[in-house]
This record gives sequence, structure tokens and C-alpha cells, in this order.
Amino acid sequence: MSDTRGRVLDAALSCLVAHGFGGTTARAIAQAGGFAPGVIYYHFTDLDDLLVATLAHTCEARAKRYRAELSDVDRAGRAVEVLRTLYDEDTAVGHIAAVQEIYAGARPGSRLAAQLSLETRRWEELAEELLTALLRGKPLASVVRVPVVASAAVAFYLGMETLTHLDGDRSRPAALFDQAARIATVFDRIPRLRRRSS
Amino acid sequence: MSDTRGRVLDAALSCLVAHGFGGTTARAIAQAGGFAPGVIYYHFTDLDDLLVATLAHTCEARAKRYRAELSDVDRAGRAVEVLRTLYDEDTAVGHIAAVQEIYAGARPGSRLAAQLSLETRRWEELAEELLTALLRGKPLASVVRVPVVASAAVAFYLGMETLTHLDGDRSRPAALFDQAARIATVFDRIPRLRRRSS
Amino acid sequence: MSDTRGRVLDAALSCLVAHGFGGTTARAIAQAGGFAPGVIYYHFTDLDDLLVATLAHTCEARAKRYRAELSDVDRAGRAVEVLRTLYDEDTAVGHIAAVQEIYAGARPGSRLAAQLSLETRRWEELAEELLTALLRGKPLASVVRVPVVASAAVAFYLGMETLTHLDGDRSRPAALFDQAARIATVFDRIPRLRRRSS
Amino acid sequence: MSDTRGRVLDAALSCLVAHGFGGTTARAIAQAGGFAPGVIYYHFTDLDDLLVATLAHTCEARAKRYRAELSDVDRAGRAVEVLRTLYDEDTAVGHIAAVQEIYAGARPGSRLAAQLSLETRRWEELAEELLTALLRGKPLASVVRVPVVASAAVAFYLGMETLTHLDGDRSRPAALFDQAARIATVFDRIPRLRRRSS
DNA sequence: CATGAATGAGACTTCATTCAT
DNA sequence: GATGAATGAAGTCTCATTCAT
Repeated sequence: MSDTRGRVLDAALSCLVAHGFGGTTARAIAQAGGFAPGVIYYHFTDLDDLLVATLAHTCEARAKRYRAELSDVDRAGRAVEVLRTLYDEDTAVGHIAAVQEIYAGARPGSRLAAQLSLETRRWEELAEELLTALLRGKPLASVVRVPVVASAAVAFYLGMETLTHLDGDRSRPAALFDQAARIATVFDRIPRLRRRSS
Repeated sequence: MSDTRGRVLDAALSCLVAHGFGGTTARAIAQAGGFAPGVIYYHFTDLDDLLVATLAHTCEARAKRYRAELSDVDRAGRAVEVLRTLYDEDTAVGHIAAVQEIYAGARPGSRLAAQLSLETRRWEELAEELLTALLRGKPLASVVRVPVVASAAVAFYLGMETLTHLDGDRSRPAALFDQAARIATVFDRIPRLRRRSS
Repeated sequence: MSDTRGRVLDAALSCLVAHGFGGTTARAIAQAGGFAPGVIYYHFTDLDDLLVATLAHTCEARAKRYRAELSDVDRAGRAVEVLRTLYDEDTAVGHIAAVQEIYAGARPGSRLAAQLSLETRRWEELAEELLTALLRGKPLASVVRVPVVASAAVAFYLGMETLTHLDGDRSRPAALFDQAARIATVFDRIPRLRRRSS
Repeated sequence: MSDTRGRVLDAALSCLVAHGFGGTTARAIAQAGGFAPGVIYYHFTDLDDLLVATLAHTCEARAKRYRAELSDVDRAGRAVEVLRTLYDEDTAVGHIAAVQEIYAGARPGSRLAAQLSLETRRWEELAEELLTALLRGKPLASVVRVPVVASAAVAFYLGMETLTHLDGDRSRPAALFDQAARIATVFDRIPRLRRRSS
């Protein structure tokens, strides 16, 4: 059973973080992981294949974590708080930077793009769950299409990362979370309507 | 006089649209424009230089158009309507796809990244102007930090494009504009407070 | 009558000094002289032709100067003194650096190489004249083949320049002139034999 | 194990001889050695790096040979004789032509220039050893600064090669060795002074 | 399983030179 | 006489990928 496979995956992730999509070459990955370039092709079909696996790997781990922390959150204020923490974790482990690089570099139509669509869909589902919980019983619920707003949330998150990554200005997400907290407070003040159990 | 410079700019833009950032090589641009690769280097220092110029070129043209159409809009419903039209234009001329590719491909720290920051700032300013007009007199104004939300809007727009570009699903922006229209209607129903002229 | 031709010649020389043989491109010369690249091809067949002319131009000027200063020198001490001054002049006007670059860059068999042979021959002749004057009547004269030693002197001068140029160590020629002066003193102490006028 | 590295080194040397510094391109080297251009970059960082290695390689081999042959020579006549043989060897193996090309082509300030300075220093040291042995006990010793004359000898050797290389006139070195032999004979006739052992 | 040398296509860029104006 | 835009060949170097060991 190959432990090396995991090393390759890790090396690819850290290479993405350190050198970007364009700098994630077979040689660079091999050097980052301390193995020979040929190893990559033993465990993966080609670089695209490796990147697909890397993406799946990091997303799965992070999504599990998100779900664990958000499972019983139903107030916006608390949600923002938790998301801020999770976001900081993302940043710390490099997940964010790597995924953003993959989004940036993947060519439409490639296998990597397909996997990306799949992961995007998963994150949208997660957002839908949270949104549904937050909106339960709120009068605003009738005006909001949950899937659409969930999709908007994912898009926003990705875009914010692209900008932050580019200018390295880490105060941007901070300000955004602050603003979100402010709006969350207003939101949480809106009373829930009585409903039959659903 | 240099009409060719403009042809190079156009070729770069269409190449970005057709082959993405990674596919925008000197050769591909030359082929797209029907000139020799050397021409690029006669008019521009670098591919980077060309891309910077291309970005500035398309952004300037589009920003002018946005400003013209949005100058006297002060209701959200109308704003969404106009933005939808402008967005369709963006899509038609390729502006959007090209800019998104550049965002995706630019390496942090590069000259291109710097220009991108600059353009981002400009779009944020435009968003700020619009937001300020929309919020004037609204009770929500006190809870909203205009610059932060403007920045969020730009981020969202960029992220939406990244996703749309990747999976080619043009129904996403349509759904989002619909949702935005719906929220705009609610928003426009909130009455403005009386204010002293200002 | 073309004054521009002279400007091209000067530009080529200063370009040789500033950027070396390899950096002496048509564009670089044009920029150095403040004219369009096309001008070069109006006055000269090609770059090789220009370099040939440049070499001839600077050598002629310097050779005239050497001959003027050395015409009536017949003692080694004085010769070394004068040569040191002329060498400093060479350095100041860039003659030396330019010629050295041409020697370095010229391909055997090229027209430039042919011109170089010709100029070398001229400098050897000048050296022969000086050597003959210095050796007149000396007992050493019988052991010395003037043309051979003259050729050695030119070779030495060229080699010294190559080394000096490479490491930028201007103390080397200084030390060599000092040593030469020391040997010249010894040489001048050897009495001349009586001879019939010759 | 890398036998190919050696082939690349040899190819570079022969390419230098055959096509000169300017003609020693990656492609030309690859063709000369019968391998793909990419191989060069597998074994060396750079063309510069390869040239540095080539220089070191040939110089080391030759210097060892010089030292072996000259170790116990203390008379000028014999020295000239040995040097003439060594020179013929240099010519035969291409060492001389290659090194001369490198001297000619190296840009001041480059890594190659630095290596060249180093090698120059080594040849000067060798010359110093020989000169010291020849001058031991001679009255002339007091007027001669060994390091300076050693440096002059190296410069002369280099310059002679530049000239010979350019016009392909192999009679020049022959004449010079003849002249040197003649002077050596005179020199060897000067008696050594008595000295305390040292 | 793993290695690392080798390949060859292709990227960017520079340059001498030409030519219409 | 002079200009400067354009060309196309050639140069350096990188990289995904293969393959013998």
C-alpha cells in the first residue's frame, strides 16, 4: 500500500501554494516532496490526474470540517463567527490558496474543470444547508431562492480569494467578515414566523 | 502610424478568450492577428507588457460605458436591469472572459498583478458610486460600509465569472440577475428618510 | 556630404565600448547615436561593413598620434614614458576597449578579420620602427629579429588588454609599465657600438 | 551514471574550436555531440554554467601536464623547448583555441569571467614558479618583479593566440619560439651568482 | 516500486535586415 | 537622405513524459 501516493499529493498541494498553478511542474512537485519526477507517473496518469486527486483530497478534508462545525448553527451571527474561524484554518493549511490556483489554471473542458464543477456543487450544497437553516421561519425566505444565493455565496468566496491572493491584502477578508457580522446582527433581529413543524 | 498596435491588442484579447491565459502565447497571438510574432515585441516590451495594455484597454472602454449607463440610476430595480444589459455586452465583446483569464493567470507580484489591482480599485469606485446612490436616505445605510460592500460586489462578480467560465453554464448569471431583481424590488420598497439636501 | 556617416561611426564605437561586441546590435547603435536603425544600412552594407569602417577609423586616428609622438624617440626609457601616456589616451577615448572587442568578436575568415589583420600589420610596422631605433648600435641587435619581437609586442599589448578588460583591474597595465621602465633603464645603460652611418 | 555529462563537455569544447564563442549555441553543441539540446540543461544550469565547466575541465588537464613537464626545468633553453612541445599539444587537443574563444567572448562581470580570472591566476602562478627557477642566482633577478613578468607572459601568450587564431598563420608562434630560443641561449650564458642555500 | 537520464516540442525573445513612405 | 514598422530565422531555456535499470 502506497504511502508515497500521499506524499505526492501533499507535495502537489504545497507546490500549488508556493509556486502557483503555472509553477506546479512535475519537477517542482518532485523537488517539493523529495522524490524523483518519475514517481508521479507511477501513481498518476499525468499531471492533470494528480491535480484532480489533489483537489478532491483537500476539498474532502475541509468539507468534513465545515460540516462538523456548522451542523447545528441556525443563527447568522454565530454562522459568521464560525465561518471566520474556518476561513482562517483554510488559510493556514493552504487549502484556499491551492484551490484558488486550480480554479485559475484549469482549462474549461478539461478533466480538472469537471472535478472542479463537482466540488463547486458540493460547496453549494453545504451553503444551501446553512442558508436553509438560517432562513427557517424568516419572512425573507419567500423572496430568496436558496440554491441561487448559495451559488452566489460560493462565487463570492472564490472571487474574494482571487483578489486577496493577487494583492496579498489580508485585510480585505477581515473587513468583509466584520461587515457580514454587522448585517448578521440585523438579520438575527428579524423574528421567525410561527410554522408547523417541517 | 501604428494601427498595428491596435491589432495586436485585439489579437491578444481574442486569444485570451479563445485559448485562455495559458494559451495566450506569442505565437498564438500572432496567428490570431495574422502578423509575425516579432511584431508583438516591436510594440510591446514583453508579453506581460502587452497583457497589461490589453487589460487597461478593455477596462477603460467598458468602465466608460458602465459610467454612462449608470450615471443617474438611483433605484435598485433599475440598476439590476441596466447591469444585466451591460453584462450581456461584456459577454458579447469578450471583455469579461479576457479579464477573468487575466485575473486567473497573473502571478502575484508581477506588473500585471499591479495593473489588476489598479483596475480592481477603479471598479470598486464605480460600485461605490452606485451603492451610495442606491442607499441614499435608506435606513440600511447606517449598517452598511459602502467601500466594503463595493469590494464584495466586485469580488462576487469576478467569482461568478470564474465559475461560469469554467463550466460554461450561462444560466447561472441569468438566475443570479433574477434573484437580484427580486431582492431589488423589496429594497426599493423601503422608503427613504427625509434629509437636508446634500 | 554625409555628416551622418560620422555619427554612425561614433555611435558604433561607443556602443562597442558600452555593450561589447555582442551588444553592438543595429538597434543599440541606432539608440546610442540617436538615429533610426535604417540609417546604418543607408551608409553601410551591413553591420560587418560598419565595424570594418569603425575599426579603420579609430586605428588610423590613433596610429597617427602614436607616430607623431614616437617619431624621434630612440631611448627605451623615453619610449616607455611616451607609450604610457599614449596608452592612457587610448583608454580615455575608448579606442582600446573597442578594438579589443572587435578582436574578440571577429570570426576568422570574415571581412572584419581581414581588416583586423591589416591593422595588426600596421601596428607591427610601427613597433618595428620603434624597435629599430631603440636597438640601433646595441650589441643585442644581433640576437633580436625585429619583426618577430614587434609582433610579440603587439600580441602582448592585445593580450594585456583582454585580461584587463575582463577583470577591470587597471593596476595591471600600471604595474607592467613600471616593470618596463625598470628594464628600460638597464637597457639604456648598455652602450651603443660605433657604426658607420646606416 | 553520467557519462553523458562528459560528452556534453567534449561537445562544447569542440564546438568552441569549430564555430567560435558566438557559434557555440545550445543547438550547435547538441549537434556536435549527437544529443538533444535539452540534455545540456539537464546536466548544466545554463550555457554559461557549461562553459565555466568546460573551461575548468580543459585548464585543469592542461595545467597538470604543464606542471609535470616543467617541474625540474631551471634553464631557459630547456624551458623554451618544453613549452614549444606543450604548445603543440595544446593546439592539437584544441585546448588553446577553446580557451582563447572563451576569453574573447566572456562578458566582464559574468560568472564565466570570474572563472576566467581564477584560471588566469593559476597560469600566472605556474609562470611565476618557472620564472623563479630560471632567475635563481641571476643578476637580472633584482630588476625583475616575478609576478609582473609572469602576468606579462600569460598576457602575451593569450594575445599571440588571438592573433594566430584570427589569421590562421601558424608560422607566428613558430617564429616566436625560435626567437625565444635565441634569447634563452644568451640568457643561459649569464652565470649564476653564488648563494647561500635557499 | 522507484529512479533519474533523456527527449523533443514549444515558449519567449532578439536581431539583422528590408521596404514603403 | 532618412524613417521606423515589419519580418522571420534563430537562440536560450523549460517541461511533460518515457524508459532502461
